[in-house]
Amino acid sequence: MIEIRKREYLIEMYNLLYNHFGPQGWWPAETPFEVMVGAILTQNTAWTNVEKCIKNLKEKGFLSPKKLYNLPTDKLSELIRPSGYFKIKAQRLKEFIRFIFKEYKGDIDKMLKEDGLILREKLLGIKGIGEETADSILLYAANKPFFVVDTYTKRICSRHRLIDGDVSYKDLQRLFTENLDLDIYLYKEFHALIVKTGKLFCKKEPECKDCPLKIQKITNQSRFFS
DNA sequence: CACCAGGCAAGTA
DNA sequence: TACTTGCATGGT
Repeated sequence: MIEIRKREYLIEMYNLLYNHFGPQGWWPAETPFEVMVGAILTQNTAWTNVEKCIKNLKEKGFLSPKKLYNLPTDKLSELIRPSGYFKIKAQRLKEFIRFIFKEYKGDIDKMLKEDGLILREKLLGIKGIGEETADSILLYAANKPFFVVDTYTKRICSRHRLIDGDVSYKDLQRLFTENLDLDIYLYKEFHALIVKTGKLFCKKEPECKDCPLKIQKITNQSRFFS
């Protein structure tokens, strides 16, 4: 009963966002490997900063597993400096690249064919890859149905009283996966749309004035689910 | 000047 | 388990 209301609420959120912003076409990258690199670089960092790094790597011809494998960590860190945390992110990228060679001989296609749940566990075993980064790689690079949740997702769902403010990643993710159809296109667009409206309207101050999810727009009677 | 951005790991209690 | 801190550049 309660779950059905949440389901309808989530679907209504998606429709409002999709109708307002249109399809986002995430992830913004040319190849699955570029998605993976971007997923690590964008950790707690504005995407505009990551774009500079991707551009650097492309221009210097380093955006491939083999080239990065042979690039010293301190050289790599200079190329990704604009993303912030550049020393630690250079290490994380190198860890990730070593993993690709160890498990798949450096072959991205082989990695993408791995079973989703198994790949997720392996990714989480890499130092520097947490749940959000793993799920971003799984969904947007490997095309597997893992819903990505981030700080915007938590903030918006909390504001809308869909969750308590202190739920775990897993519980927040479950809100979506248990209430939405297993639809990869939907997963990709929904997360991207949440980030889109989150950036624009869901700052720390509840400044939701022009947000398409303006609370009274969605519901007049079922704001509370328990 | 302060504050934030498409997190994560390590240390502490 | 749950909380705190370091990591760091670039935009508003």
